[in-house]
Amino acid sequence: MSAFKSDFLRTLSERGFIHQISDETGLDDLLSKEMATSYIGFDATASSLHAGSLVQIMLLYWFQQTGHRPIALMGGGTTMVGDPSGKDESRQMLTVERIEQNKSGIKKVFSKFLEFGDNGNQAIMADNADWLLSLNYVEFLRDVGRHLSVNQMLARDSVKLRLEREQHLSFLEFNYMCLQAYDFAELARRYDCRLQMGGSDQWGNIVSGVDLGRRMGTPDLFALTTPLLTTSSGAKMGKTADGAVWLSEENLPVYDYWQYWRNAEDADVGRFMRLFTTLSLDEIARYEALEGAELNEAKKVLATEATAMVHGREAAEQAAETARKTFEEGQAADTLPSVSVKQSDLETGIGLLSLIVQSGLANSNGEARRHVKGGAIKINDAAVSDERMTVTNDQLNDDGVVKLSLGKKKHFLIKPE
RNA sequence: GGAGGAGUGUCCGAGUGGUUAAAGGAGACGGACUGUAAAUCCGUUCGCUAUGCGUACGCUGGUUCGAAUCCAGCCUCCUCCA
Repeated sequence: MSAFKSDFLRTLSERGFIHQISDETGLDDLLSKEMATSYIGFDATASSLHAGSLVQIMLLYWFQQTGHRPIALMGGGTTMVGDPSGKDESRQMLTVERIEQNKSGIKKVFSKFLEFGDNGNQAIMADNADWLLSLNYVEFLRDVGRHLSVNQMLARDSVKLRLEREQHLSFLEFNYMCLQAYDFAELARRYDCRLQMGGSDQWGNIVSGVDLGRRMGTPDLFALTTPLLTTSSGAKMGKTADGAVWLSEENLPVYDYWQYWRNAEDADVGRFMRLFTTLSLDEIARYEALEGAELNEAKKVLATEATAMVHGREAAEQAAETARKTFEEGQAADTLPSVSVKQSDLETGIGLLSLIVQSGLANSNGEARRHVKGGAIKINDAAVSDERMTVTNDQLNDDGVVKLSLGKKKHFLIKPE
């Protein structure tokens, strides 16, 4: 790896963000010489972003931190077509209102990392619906279509493979590439955006954009991709039992977000610290050198730092404190997630099973029953074996709550109201 | 339009008339061991007012004592030909 002149590329390469760059020297020159603009495209299919997009977000973060202007491009237009490469049901098209909702949710997440505005290197939120929807087929063919090389698209591995295997490849799917390439060219024209970044699976699309730009007469464009991120045991980032690890508090409590990072695998700690926190490399090296159980300290730091990036320092510290009380002192920290129940119900007694379901620890009474049978349920840290027991005022502890646990890690407080 | 193939539980995938809530695997959850880790081992994995009942093998009907399995029609997907 060559030594980069620009702060941005140097930071990225030190922290392990770089997979491929189209023209290292050219890009390095550009970035060290002037303020540049760069973008990453995001789906507008969900109301928030999850940890799987975090690498990309960090890319934009560092871009802005090193003095450049990031653009977060919402795929409002492409979302309306539906993504064909996820060949199963995910092809759903969303309504305009839904997309708008999603966009505002996503923007909220971005604003934690980026400073938006119209001046200097303040970030821009763009939406490809702005240019894609008004596109006229004939004009598109005339202005853009003639620059797109079918030969080149056919040469792409993803396409070539399909053709060789004589698998179906729809025209829509084929055009998807064109639209993505066009996005880049359009952003280059509108904002003088010179760099597109993305996951390594986006390489082909990005390079198509670079190519299209050249043919359409934009200044040189660049591509940069990040490695595909998995945990050390090969699982996809940002997925857990309960689904995605969302970056917004509405979708995932801060405490759970903290827990996600706290439970990282040993082998991932250093890598994650470099990617998802802003700790200095020296510091990270120190934590990484810890061995065995001591590594847990590093995991706590990772969790708190990573959480602070998204939810703010204060919320992160609180999550750390809640975890400390819960796990290290075995107390019921009053900041644990909680469910409220009616005081009157507590007087008559609430069935244990329904309580478990209410708190979301199980999806059905049957599942709750199985948990009890399996010895997973604890009330106030005492194992419960009778699935028909009821919870009443008698179980309230000194703080006036009941602590309900599933396994060692999931705890809920039952609060009377 | 023609020919052929496929649609099974969260996913993959077996099952071609009978005790099949459906083999096996993955994933997930719980337990043991640990360090809130990984690996390993064990258990669980449709719902319910539960030794019973209800739903379930693309959809709708039919044959049969009995169907995921047979028949008919329909829908969807894939491949090839036009």
